Amino acid sequence: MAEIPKSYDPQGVEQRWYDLWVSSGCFKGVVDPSRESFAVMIPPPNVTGVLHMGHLLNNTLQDIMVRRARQEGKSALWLPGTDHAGIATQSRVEKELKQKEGRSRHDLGREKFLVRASEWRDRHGGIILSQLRKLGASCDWDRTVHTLDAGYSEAVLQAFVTLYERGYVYRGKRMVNWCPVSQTGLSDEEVVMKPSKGQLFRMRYEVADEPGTWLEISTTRPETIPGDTAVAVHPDDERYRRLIGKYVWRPFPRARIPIVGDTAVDREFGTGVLKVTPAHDRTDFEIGRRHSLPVLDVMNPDGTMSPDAGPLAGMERFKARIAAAKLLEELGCLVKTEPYENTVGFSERADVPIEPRLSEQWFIRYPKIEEAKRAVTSGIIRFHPERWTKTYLHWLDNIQDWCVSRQLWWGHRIPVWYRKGADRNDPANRHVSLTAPSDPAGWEQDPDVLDTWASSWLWCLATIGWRKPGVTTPELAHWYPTGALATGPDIIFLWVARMIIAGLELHGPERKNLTDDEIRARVPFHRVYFNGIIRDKLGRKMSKSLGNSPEPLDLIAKFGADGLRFGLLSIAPKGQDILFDEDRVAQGRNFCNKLWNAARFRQMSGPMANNSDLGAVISRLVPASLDDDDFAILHGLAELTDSTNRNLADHEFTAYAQGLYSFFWGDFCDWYVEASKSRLADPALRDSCLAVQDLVLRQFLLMLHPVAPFISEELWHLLGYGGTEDFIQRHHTGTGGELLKALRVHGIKPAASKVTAVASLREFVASVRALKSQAGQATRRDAVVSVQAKDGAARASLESARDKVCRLAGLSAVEFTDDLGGRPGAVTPLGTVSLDVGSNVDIAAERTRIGKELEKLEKAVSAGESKLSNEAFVSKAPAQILEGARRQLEESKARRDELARMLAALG
RNA sequence: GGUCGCGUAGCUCAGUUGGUUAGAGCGCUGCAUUCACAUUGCAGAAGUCACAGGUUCAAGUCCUGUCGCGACCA
Repeated sequence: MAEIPKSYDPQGVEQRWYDLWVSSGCFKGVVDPSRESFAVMIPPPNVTGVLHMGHLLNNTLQDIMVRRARQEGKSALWLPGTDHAGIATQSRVEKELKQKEGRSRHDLGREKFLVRASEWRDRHGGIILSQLRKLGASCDWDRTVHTLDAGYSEAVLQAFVTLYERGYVYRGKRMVNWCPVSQTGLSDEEVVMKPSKGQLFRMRYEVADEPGTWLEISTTRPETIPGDTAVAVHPDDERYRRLIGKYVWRPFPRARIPIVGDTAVDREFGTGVLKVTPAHDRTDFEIGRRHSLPVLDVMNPDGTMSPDAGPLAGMERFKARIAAAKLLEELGCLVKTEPYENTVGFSERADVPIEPRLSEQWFIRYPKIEEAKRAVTSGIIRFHPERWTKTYLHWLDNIQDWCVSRQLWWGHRIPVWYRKGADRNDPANRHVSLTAPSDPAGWEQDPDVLDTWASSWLWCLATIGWRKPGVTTPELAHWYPTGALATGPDIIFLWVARMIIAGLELHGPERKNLTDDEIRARVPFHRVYFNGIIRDKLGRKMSKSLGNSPEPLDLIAKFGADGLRFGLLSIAPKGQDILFDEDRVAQGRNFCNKLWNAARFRQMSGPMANNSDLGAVISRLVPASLDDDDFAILHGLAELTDSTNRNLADHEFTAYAQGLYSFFWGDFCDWYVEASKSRLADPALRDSCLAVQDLVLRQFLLMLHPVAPFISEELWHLLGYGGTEDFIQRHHTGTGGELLKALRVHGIKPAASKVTAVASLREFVASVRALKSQAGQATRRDAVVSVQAKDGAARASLESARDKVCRLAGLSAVEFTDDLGGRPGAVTPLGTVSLDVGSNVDIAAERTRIGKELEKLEKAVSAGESKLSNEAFVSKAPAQILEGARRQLEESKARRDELARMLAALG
């Protein structure tokens, strides 16, 4: 075996193993019906995207699940891919086109533009997938899918056609969210509500039939005044009821518009009078419909004012707002202007306020809403943390039809052709199919494309071969439904809920209602893990403009992929936002280094022996030469095995990482290895002791592997647990019970009582160290203590562990006495211990120290006494608790008395 | 306005069916470097578990209310 360098250097190790894993086919998903399947589909990142902190965490979690599944012998698949990201990609390509050539996509034309966009994607896209390799992501790269791939596209269009045929798709003129920058409609889910500071304009309209009578109206959007076709008041509003049916003068362009009564008016808002602009507001549109008002569109698709806007025509919408206010003032219609804050919908992609706009769009009425709810409420799909269930159900309860058409070119073109010159809203004039009509000359295809989410909602299906309902593939049959989905709660509606709906409706033949068994077979996954959003140290969202987002690849280079993964995991409270702190990642790096050095110590402590499998290692243990520490660490190892199994199964990733950390660092390195040093010096005991280390390291590496794949693989081979090509992913720890059984068969029974004995000894050593530290003797190795042992057993225990204690506490001798007299010391579970400091006792300091501890114990004693003198407690508390309380009180009393005696003796 | 979450050491957070003296990491203070590891070790200081009620023999944990913070939906 090669000598292990002094500190862990991840760089070379990571690259070497990653290449070997890939070339050996470690990540390949193999359809093997004889094994349980476990698939994870990566949440497809935008093809234009680069790796950010959120991806690191999200993909680490997926990698953990998949690597774990491989260790468990499942036929695992982690399928990678990217999303074409309609708006994002198209606007970037358009921007580049504009900058480099000063041309727009219209100058280029659809065909050429799409070629450009594809080239752009091939050149810049998919960076993120290569970056994921640096993280150690064990994706089956041969199966990488892009949403615009031919097969995937076929699935997307087929889904649309199928839903059309089943009556869930319709076309209509509706109010949609319009993004003036991208110039496309958006779904409600792509609109982000933001509080915005603006102004509230209070203006007055003169009642036409009663000159001199004015109605005061409040608005935040005076630029839409030219589109007003009425004003509305609440029909029960005493102030205005008599005016309903009369007319007011719209100030510009001046026109008589009616006053209508409508219950949608909020009497409390402003003056209780509403200007009604049916073309530019959802509520107003509804009011307009109820009162048959004309719809006057005063805005162009690009956000400038249309010719119908009269004096505002041609202006940009926000300039028009200022101009409108000025105009009102000139006309004497402006009463006052006040600062106002309200929430405004912004386009998620372009980050500009959206305009409610009337346009022809395609909509999907969601199928299987009932089943989608039942899938989660019945536990067929489980959310972690569970509380997101409510959010999910609330959305389904208030679900709105989905506007799926986008006025873009980059995407899946809507598979609908219209008969030229005919009424498009008459289904007879439509051809809805994956293929063009047989007489193309008479038809024209819908120019729009589908919402990107209308392709990614098929992700779990179409990535493994779904092309139409009822037709399956070996991959689909094997891996669908997938094992788990890991994603952020921010896309619970955009993606998670829609995938569930898509699976329920499209995976299988058409059914009106589904049974629970059918739901179970059709859902895309059985578990969803929602990871938190990563924020900076101050709780702000990571963003490029704030410059508070560290470069992931730099972090990997600096701390190692394993360190980063471990660090991220240990700070990721489930479902809660995560405040990123580089110090935590450093902690992960440190942990890897600690592990590295523990392995290094093992190597330096003696020759390597047969580590080829668990049985070989166990057979090297010599039961007769094991001591309490061996039993305790083996017992702890078995417990860690069980808690690791449990935590991973429950998606308790933080607890998983913390369990590994405290066992390895606290129990194994700080105690076991240190304690075993004296035995390692004894040739008679050495080999068995090394075998224990080999056993612990082996099992520990197996448990660590999902979160720290590189270092675990490296050490797995360096320490001889697996030969060439015998990767750690092929092995598993089994359960703690199985480990204990294997030990028992070999004549070793790690009992819990040994753990208690070791704990007492650890406490004793800690007390001695504290006494030495207190006395300024911390560095001395020749200190001497006197012990008044609690009883014979305690004395025997200390005597048998004398070497160990001397080494760990830095003592040259432990002397036993029946009476410590008045010497100051510390009370431990094994007895009272006093440091021999000659005549240099700092009486005052000792008095303070002991006094303080005494005070604590007094409190504990009185609390215990009052508890035990409480009749109700004694009669009602379970025996175990009662017994515990009694024992604790006795211990507290004994310690208190001992300390009191000591204090008294100090004078 | 509605829903959900959070409030525990200076900071970030654990604390999973209520049960012994509430833990960790970081930070801070002191000590240690021919010892596997200074990416280290040892020790120490530091908490009215937001507040107020209630249920219970027993509450950080359950219930109600209040305050503060955050997210999502209107």
